[in-house]
Amino acid sequence: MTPEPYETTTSEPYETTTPEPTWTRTSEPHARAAVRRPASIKDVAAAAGVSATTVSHVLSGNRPVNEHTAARVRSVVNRLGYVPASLARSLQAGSTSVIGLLIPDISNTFFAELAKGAEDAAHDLGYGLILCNTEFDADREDRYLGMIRSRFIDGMVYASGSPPSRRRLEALMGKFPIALADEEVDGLQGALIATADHEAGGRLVGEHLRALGHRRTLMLTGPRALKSSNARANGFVRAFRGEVVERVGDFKETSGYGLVAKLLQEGGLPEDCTAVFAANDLMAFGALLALREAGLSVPEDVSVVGFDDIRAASLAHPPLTTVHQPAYDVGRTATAQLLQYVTRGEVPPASRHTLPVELKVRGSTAPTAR
Amino acid sequence: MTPEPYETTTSEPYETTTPEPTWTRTSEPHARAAVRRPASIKDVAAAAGVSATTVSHVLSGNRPVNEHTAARVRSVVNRLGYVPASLARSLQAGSTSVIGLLIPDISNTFFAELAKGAEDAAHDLGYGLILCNTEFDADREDRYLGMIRSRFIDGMVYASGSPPSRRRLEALMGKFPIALADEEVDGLQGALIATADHEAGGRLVGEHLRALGHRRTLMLTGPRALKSSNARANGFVRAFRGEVVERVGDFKETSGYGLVAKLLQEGGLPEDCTAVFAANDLMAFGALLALREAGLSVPEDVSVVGFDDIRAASLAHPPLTTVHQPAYDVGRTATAQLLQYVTRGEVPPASRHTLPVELKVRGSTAPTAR
DNA sequence: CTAGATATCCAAAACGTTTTGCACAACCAT
DNA sequence: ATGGTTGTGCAAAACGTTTTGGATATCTAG
Repeated sequence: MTPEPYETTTSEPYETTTPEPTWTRTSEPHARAAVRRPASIKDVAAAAGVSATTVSHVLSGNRPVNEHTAARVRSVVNRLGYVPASLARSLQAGSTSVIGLLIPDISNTFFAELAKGAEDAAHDLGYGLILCNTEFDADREDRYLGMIRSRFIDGMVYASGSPPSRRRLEALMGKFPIALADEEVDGLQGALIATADHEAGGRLVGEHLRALGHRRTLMLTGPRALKSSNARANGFVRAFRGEVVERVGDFKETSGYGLVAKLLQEGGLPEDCTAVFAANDLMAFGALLALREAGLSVPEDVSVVGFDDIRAASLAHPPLTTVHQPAYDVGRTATAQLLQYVTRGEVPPASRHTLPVELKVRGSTAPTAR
Repeated sequence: MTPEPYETTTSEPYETTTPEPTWTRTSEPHARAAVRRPASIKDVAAAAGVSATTVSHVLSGNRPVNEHTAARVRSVVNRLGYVPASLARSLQAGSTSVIGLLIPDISNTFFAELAKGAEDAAHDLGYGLILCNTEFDADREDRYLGMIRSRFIDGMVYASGSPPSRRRLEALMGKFPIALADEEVDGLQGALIATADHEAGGRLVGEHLRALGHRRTLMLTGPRALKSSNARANGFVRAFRGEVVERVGDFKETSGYGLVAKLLQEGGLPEDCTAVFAANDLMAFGALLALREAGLSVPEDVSVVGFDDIRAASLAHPPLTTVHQPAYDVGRTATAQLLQYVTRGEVPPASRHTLPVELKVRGSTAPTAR
């Protein structure tokens, strides 16, 4: 599916060249043998005629140093281009000022936005962020979780996009700082959590469709095991107060297309549904495509609603009515929570944040015909 | 611009709760005072009645160890849940197995794809990837470059999206492993570089428009200082062999909109251009919008071509004809290059890769009317 | 029986910081 | 004079690994 019924032209194959190297390990003009080791604090100390302790104090300001000596040290630092090895510093300090962000797919705009929020929050506090892209692969996830066990990162923002294995997560959360983003885990008390208000999102859609006169809706849900997906469905069903036919998808465009196409082949949407609510935008796009291929027009014949408000939603044709998730804020909040705990050693006063969502009414929904 | 002429409904304001914490620093049931320090190699050694050296050898396999002792050590390792501190290991090894990826905006799908490629390449070799999102902010970029000077990362994939300051980069590249992605730097010899074939992309567009009968095109370029942008323009001009009116934009949707809207207000596209070629998709979207607002239809009145093939391109209305950039491959290749140098200490045989692009002909281009 | 090889393990050094306790001098107030 | 403070700087320990050069015991071949 997602047919590309157009031509495609490819440029010439690979070009590839090898000019003379700028840097190599051995090309020191006149000192070929000795690989120049970066200056250490001892080198600085020796050159300045003081102890390493003093250099450290000058640089950190941790203890007062005679201004005259300090100036001398600073000049040597500049001359040698000394930069403290953060690795050694971290080892001594017992923390690295780096955290991880575990997500399934950075090329999904939702997670990209989330990552941006996380990166901003981390950067604000001088923390680095390691991108742990799992591709929904459990082994890969495990390898990344290993980073926290080996204490290379001070904490982890966990947004796996799949139902997190409760047991594994609990074992880790007991020992290491972990914040959950976008997906809750049932019964995990006191965890640091930031999610969008999925239930409210579903509710808004339910109210919207009801107000437009719809009474029968086909709902394409995400995987059953995902709390967020269930929350969307529950909120919707409660607010819609009409007939809801559910089909379980997997959040991918293909599944939205497949589910709808299958129903249409079997003789139209069940029970004459006049609307389709997909639990995310990708599935909504798939549904849109299937409907169009069957000759149905949106929103005249069928209204379609998505969830997420990814960038393509407003550009699609027709522009997709959808629920805007505060992906950036989810990432930012979860990360800020985590860092508050990591840096200050305290559980933040409010450790569970449910961020507000917005219904974006665009062109893919309309009042029912009758 | 990017008007949202629709209503918007927001869910209830913030919900926020504080349940009982699962993990705190002080809640060890019966050992409140002692914060449990993670087991070190010495603890394992002591518990197993061997030296730390032996433990290290058992775990690394670096030297043979009596199978009986080894078994005993391994059992202690499991019992104590010992995981080597990678920080100490890195300090000793002199490298961290982490690299940085410097990009301007992770929420831009092009860079998200690039990041995905970079992450994959890094993960393949057991490397971690630190996300350095600069938001086009020079200070922020500098802070991230500091990570490489402090040797916290072993190298950097540099895709700043803005004309890199040649001087600063040269200073760094002389001393640290850096690979350039997506954007070349003039006259930097022997650098590790992976870019898309921007020139070929421009050429393909030029040939395409020419074949459709167009003879006058409005070209919206990116910033003049960007080699990639110039290459696109050059390739286009050479292949198109017609009149090309250039306007300089900044790769943002607003600039595409603004430039076109202004021209239309002033009395139509200059010289009766029948096509618009924007140097990236976002500007093309802006142009699309401006044209639509002016009552012109695409592609009947004007053909529009973009560059990048971001996800929204195929979903837009009409689907955008554009040049597909191998963002994933650019990220992956640049990273692989970098790691080849970092891990093996050798400059790769081909250090400059120009990756092929594809013209995706979709619905936004058509033959000229006459 | 002995010289060399092999198997097994350990002690110490090294990686590059920060932190802590102390030494020494100079100064002040009694 | 005396005791206390302040200013200044250093030595040593600690962070947790890996690596290297032996040491000791056991085995093998002549």
